[in-house]
Amino acid sequence: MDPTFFSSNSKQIMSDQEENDNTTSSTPENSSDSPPPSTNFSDCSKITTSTSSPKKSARRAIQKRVVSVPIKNENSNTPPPSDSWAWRKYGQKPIKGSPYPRGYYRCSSSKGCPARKQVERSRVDPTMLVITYSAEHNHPWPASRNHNNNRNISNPAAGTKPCPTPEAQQPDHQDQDQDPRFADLDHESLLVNDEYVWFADMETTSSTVLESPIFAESGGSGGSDSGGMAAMVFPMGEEDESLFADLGELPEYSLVFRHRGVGPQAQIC
DNA sequence: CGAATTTGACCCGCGC
DNA sequence: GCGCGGGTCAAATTCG
Repeated sequence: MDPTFFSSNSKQIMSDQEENDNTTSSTPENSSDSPPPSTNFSDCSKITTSTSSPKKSARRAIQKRVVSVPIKNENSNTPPPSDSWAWRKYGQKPIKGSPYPRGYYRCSSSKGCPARKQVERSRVDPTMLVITYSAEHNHPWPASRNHNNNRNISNPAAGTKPCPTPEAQQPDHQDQDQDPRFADLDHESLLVNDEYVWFADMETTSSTVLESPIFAESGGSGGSDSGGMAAMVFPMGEEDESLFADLGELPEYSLVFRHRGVGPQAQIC
């Protein structure tokens, strides 16, 4: 496994106006001023920076991060796993080649929140939910706030805590590791202590699941079977893990994917 | 009644 | 230039 896998996997797609914005890279240090959309899930993602749809949104560089989240029940109506943000669904579309529709969510945590996310079931592994977060680069990430609206399926358990700042948050992985809630990975159990939820630094990566093209398309042929998926799911060695040791906080779901020796037994979905 | 979701239409980028 | 596909809008609907 290439230790640089995660970082090199980050792909940047710059808008024509932002190509010179060297802050756009998916390096962790931009966390304070341009927090990418965060996730509490396994942060396995590839981070991309691209323009959002130029249609109506400003032509800004967009940071994207794709995360894969295990979902327990196969119910197609399963809402996206919660995070500490309020998301409002604004669209859903069937995606060509995928039996599952993609849901489009917009951050509703605050007015003018630029963040968006797309949620779709992995076509190669229906037990995985692929969530793509995107936000304008350099756009201030709003304070995390949950509406606690019981209609907000994106945040079924939201609304109990104010926005934790990256500075304020001190993830305690040990405790999380002990959390019995992780024994069962439905989306509720994925709700870990909110105090670990922070959104200012989505770049932190300690999980090992990587949503990669191969992950998403995976051979295309085998289709339903996720055989060999495990190799994709746990690609990192311990040295890889160390790459992220200085990145600090973990998304709240990340321990789910942490490999043996660092966290609890990773759970393959 | 207000807020969120659903869903069809529309717009735009991209490939051919 | 055209068609396809993805992303967003917005009216209608649903729900608390």
